Amino acid sequence: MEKTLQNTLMFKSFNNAQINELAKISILKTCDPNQMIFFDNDTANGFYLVKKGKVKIFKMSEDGKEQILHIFGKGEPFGEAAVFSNTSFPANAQAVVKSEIIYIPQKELLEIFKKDPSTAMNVLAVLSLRLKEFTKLIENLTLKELPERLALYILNQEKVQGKKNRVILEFSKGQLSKILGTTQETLSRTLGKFSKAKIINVDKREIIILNKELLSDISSGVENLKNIDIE
Amino acid sequence: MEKTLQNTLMFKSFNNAQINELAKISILKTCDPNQMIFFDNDTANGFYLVKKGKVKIFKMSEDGKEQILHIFGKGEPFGEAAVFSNTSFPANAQAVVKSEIIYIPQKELLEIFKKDPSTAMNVLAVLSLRLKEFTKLIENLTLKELPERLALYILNQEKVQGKKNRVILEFSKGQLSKILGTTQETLSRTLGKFSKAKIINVDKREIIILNKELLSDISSGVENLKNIDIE
DNA sequence: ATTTTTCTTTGATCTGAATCAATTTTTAAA
DNA sequence: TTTAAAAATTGATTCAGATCAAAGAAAAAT
Repeated sequence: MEKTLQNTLMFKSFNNAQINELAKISILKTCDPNQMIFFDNDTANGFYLVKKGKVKIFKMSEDGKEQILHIFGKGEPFGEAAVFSNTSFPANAQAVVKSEIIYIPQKELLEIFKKDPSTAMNVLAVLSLRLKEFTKLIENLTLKELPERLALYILNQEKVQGKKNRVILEFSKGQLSKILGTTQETLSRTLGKFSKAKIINVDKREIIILNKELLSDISSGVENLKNIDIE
Repeated sequence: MEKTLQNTLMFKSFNNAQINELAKISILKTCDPNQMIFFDNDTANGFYLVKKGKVKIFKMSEDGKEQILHIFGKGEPFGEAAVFSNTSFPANAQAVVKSEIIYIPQKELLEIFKKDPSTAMNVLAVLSLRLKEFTKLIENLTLKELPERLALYILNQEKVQGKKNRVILEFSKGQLSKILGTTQETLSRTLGKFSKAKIINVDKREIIILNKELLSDISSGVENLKNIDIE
C-alpha cells in the first residue's frame, strides 16, 4: 500500500514517515467487477485511490442513460473533490473490473494537511488538471460530432499505448460508447464507416490505423466522413 | 480593491495585513463589453477576479460554434486552475459587459501561499466546487433535453433572484442559448412552446412563471413537453 | 464441446435540434 | 423622430444520432 501511495501525484512529495502515517489511516478494499463504490449524492467522508484495476465515474439519467466522466486506473485518486468542498459525491463510482482501492478518511487526511499544509499544493495541481480535463470533455461533447470524438480517442490511445498504428481498446465497445457520449449502435456504425473508408481496421478490440492522415483530419474537423467515398 | 479581495471565497480568511499585501501585487484592469481577456491555450501567468461586471468563459469550435462554460460575476475568480497546474488557460475569457477585473500574478501569489500555506485550503474548496459544477454541466448537456435544461435554468434563476414566479433574464437570449448548449432559434421555439402551454409568460427579458408545478415536472424529466396540449 | 449469456452488428424508422432563410421586433445611434 | 444596427422570432427543411427490433458473434459457464 505504501508504494501505491508514494506513486501518486497527490502524495509524491511525502517522505517515508508521512507515507507511513498515511498508510496507517488508509483502508484497503477489494471490489468485484461492477461493484458500486459510491453513489451520486452520497455523503463524502473520505476519498479513494485506485491501487489496482479500473474504476469508472459516471452520471446517470432518470431513464437509465449513462455518461462516463472518467475511468481511473492505478495510482489515480477519485472522489477527492467532495472532500475538500465538504459536499456529497457529484457522481457514481463503480469498479469496471476486479479492483483494489484505498480509502482515505477525510478527518485524518485533513489533520495531515494541517500538520503539513504545503501538501495541499499537490492536491491543487490534481484538481486543476481534473478541471482542465472536464473542460475538454465539455468541448468534445458539445462542439464536436461523434466521428471527430472517436478519431480523437483512437489517436490519443495510440499515443498513450505507444504502439505505432495499433490500438487495443481498453474497454468494451458498450463502455466506450458511454465515454464518447453516444450509443453502442451508433459507435458500431461509425467504426463501420471508418473501416469502409479504409481509415482503420477493427478486429474485436484491436484497431489498426490504416490512414492516419485522414484520421487526423477527421479528428481536427478538417475532413468530414460524408465527404469521403465509401463503397 | 481590498474590499473585493476580502469578499471572495478564496481570500475570505485573510487578515488585513494579508489583504493589503495581496492588494499590492494585484493589478486592476478595465474591460469594454466584448473585450477578450484571454484566449484558450494562452500561457497563464496569473489569474483574475471579477470586481465589477460579468465575464464569460467559453469554448469555441473550428466553425465558430460556442459553448459557454460559466459566466462569472462580482467576487468570483476565474482562470485560477491554470495557475496551479502550471498550464495554459483551458478556455477563452471575455467581458460580457463593461467590467473591472483584478489580475493577480502567479509568482507573487505562490509566495503568499508559501508563507501561509493554510490558505491553499480555501482554493481547494473553490476548485472542488467548480469541479462539481462542471459535473452538473456535463450531466445537463449530455443526459437532458433542452426543455428540461431550460426549465431547470428558469427555476434556478427564480431561486437565485428571489422574486416569486418572476425571473429577469440576466443575459440576452443569444447568450442564454449558448449557456444551455443550443441555438438562438431553438431556444426561441422552446420558450414559445412553454408560453403556448401556459407554463410561463415571456416579455422581453422578463419571465413570469404561470405553472410552477408543470415547469418543475419538466425540469425533472417527469413530464414531457410533447405530452402537453398546446393549441 | 455445448449451452447460455453477454456483446456487437445491422436494418428500419423516428426525432430533437440544427441549419438556412426571411421577417419582425427591439435597441441604439444619428 | 427617423434611421441604422442588433436581437429575436418564425417557417421550411435537413441531419446526426437515438430508438426499436432482430440477428449474429464472442465470451463465459456448465
